[in-house]
Amino acid sequence: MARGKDGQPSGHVNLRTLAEHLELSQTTVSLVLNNSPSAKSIPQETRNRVLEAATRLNYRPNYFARSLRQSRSMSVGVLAPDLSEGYFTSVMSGVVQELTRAHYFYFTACHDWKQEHIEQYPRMLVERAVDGFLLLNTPADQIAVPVPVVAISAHSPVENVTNIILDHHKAVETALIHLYELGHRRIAFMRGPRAIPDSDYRWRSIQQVAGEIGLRIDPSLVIRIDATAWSTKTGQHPMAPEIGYKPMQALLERTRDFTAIFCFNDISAIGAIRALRDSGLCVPQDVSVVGFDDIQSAAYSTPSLTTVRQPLAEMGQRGAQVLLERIAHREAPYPSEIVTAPELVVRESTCPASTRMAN
Amino acid sequence: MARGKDGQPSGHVNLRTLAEHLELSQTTVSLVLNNSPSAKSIPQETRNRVLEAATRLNYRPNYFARSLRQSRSMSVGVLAPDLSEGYFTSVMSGVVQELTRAHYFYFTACHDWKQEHIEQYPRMLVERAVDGFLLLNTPADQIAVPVPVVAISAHSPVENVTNIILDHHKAVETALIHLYELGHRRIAFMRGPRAIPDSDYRWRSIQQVAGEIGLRIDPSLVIRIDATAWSTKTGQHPMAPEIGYKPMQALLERTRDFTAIFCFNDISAIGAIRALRDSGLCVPQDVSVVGFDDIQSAAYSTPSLTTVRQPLAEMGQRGAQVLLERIAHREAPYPSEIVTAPELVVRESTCPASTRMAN
DNA sequence: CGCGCAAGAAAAATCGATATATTCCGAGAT
DNA sequence: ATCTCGGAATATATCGATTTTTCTTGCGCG
Repeated sequence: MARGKDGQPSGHVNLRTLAEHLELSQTTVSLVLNNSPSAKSIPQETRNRVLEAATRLNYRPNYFARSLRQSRSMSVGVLAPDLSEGYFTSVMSGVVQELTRAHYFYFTACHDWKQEHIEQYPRMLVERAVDGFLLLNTPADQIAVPVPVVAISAHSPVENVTNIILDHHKAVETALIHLYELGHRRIAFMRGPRAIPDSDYRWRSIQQVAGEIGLRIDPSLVIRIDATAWSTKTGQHPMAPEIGYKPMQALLERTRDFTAIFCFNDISAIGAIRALRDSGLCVPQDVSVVGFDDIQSAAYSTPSLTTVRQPLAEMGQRGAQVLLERIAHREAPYPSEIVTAPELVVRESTCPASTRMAN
Repeated sequence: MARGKDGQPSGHVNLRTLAEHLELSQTTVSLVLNNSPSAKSIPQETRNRVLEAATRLNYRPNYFARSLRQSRSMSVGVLAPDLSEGYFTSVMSGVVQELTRAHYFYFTACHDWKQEHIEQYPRMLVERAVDGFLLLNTPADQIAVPVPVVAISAHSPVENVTNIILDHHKAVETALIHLYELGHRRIAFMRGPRAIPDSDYRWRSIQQVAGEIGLRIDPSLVIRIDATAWSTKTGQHPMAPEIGYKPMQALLERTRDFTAIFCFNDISAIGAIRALRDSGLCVPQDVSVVGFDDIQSAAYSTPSLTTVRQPLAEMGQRGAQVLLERIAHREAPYPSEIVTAPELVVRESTCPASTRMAN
């Protein structure tokens, strides 16, 4: 059955080669391989011949030619501040799972909070014809692209963007009630850097919840992570515990009249703990510390962190799902917001407030 | 000067549109825009007209069409075990720097040490026509691709692969001499998982250096990170401190007759410290701990880690440089190995050996 | 007997750029 | 007067798939 000129896998097999080998037209071969509906009329025997030859000659359709024709790339762009531990890694574990399932790959671009990059990378990726964008922890308002966008942990009610967010009210509530029930009344707060979308949103939730449970927020106990600290320094890891160390240290120089602190995230909480330790205070005996995110090292730092777990992997997964869905059905309606639920993880860094320095 | 049918940016501008608008041929326009050498003869005035129109109409060459013709994608594939903290993140910071400079993007693929993925992803990425591969901490021997490969921290003297490696002899030497000079004689060793290329290589260096400085390695003090522990568990972060916790705990159940341990990396060292703490031992007073890599959290864990710093960002940068160079000059000779220098970072997790339990 | 129809396949157009070959024209050489 | 050469550009082939259109051929049926 095998024709004469067999066994010459010379060079690369493309559709033409394959068709010639089969003594069929490219059209027929293409229709069969794509299992196209307009190939109904092709008899099974021919199909089998085609499929068999394709696998035997190890035919691989050319990605560019195919994409050029279909104008889709089977890849998405991921825009994130950095490749930091915890946030990026956790979210991406969920994202990758979905993308892989759909035979999608992704380009990563880190903007390091530089305005030019935030503008430039989306454009460059659009030129690479990504089918959609996934924004991690990055404001979506400035990003205007002709493809679907899903923003994880942004809060931008923007056309074309689906926001995957945490229920911040609940998150803050569970953390503050935990501290309140442990007897803490003088609680310090470490706000996130201005650039991060969650920062303000979280802070508003804190103010709201504090009001609801009757907790007074002393403005002098509110500190803030300095965004510029790491954006300027080169070669430095963008989101290191250092960012929590500095402001904690500054607070301690002013006052020690507080029994707990609620940090913006786990990384900064780890830095804060170190600052507390360095100034002779014990965690949690003197000061209870609550983090946010529940990254891997939260469980393994000393003391292990009580923290509000964000279901980051799940958020990534849901985000990717929605994005792929939107890519597949460009005209269909889509959710503008998906809310996920937090969970308090109690570990070693919190304990009942000592009365020693209570007001 | 503007022709009649102006001001219709209808649809997308491609080369044909642009050429028609300029009343020139596509060829001419293309030659000018690419500043091709065979366009020497085109007068400056024409060039200016073309360039001006291109910017004004915001012409963007189609990525697929261009890539199809030139058969190169301006992107590389990065193959790594996972998106773990520390290793991946650090290496990539160097990689990204170089790639960005050259207008390259990258696809990331995590194989999670699954054999099928290690075989599959390179193929899939080749189909996406990546111009080259960067392997992180992944053996290169099984990867057969028709494009240049640079392996970071692999040790595969394989055709087509450039290895970027650490001077392990020196790395081990500096660590062991540090411990030796602190008076440690009974030193435990935590070997890396079998899958990681560095593991065996490092171990051989340890044996060699131990011989050179006259240190006896007690086989009963040698433990090993269990590779299968995390490859099977789903949803678990692949390289968590847990991997160091378990074997340390197992060792402690057998014996406490050692004053120091040299861990495979910082992550496992952090886990080991926790196991030591949990069994009532103090670090470094009872047991000194040395890590490897110097990841970010090494400095911020408690106690901060004494560790051998790998210049990971630099390795990534050099790797990317070489890869881009090899892509640009496919036929030129290339280095098969580039060795980088380690550096010992002494922090809190090591101190002089107590004589309490010396042999 | 010829018409319409469908099965089965092929030819040709298309996607948008780049590479190669070709034309046209006028100046200078033979 | 012919030939060559180079400037200034154009026409055409090519990359490799997908999509649309077109062409046979056999067969049932009026």
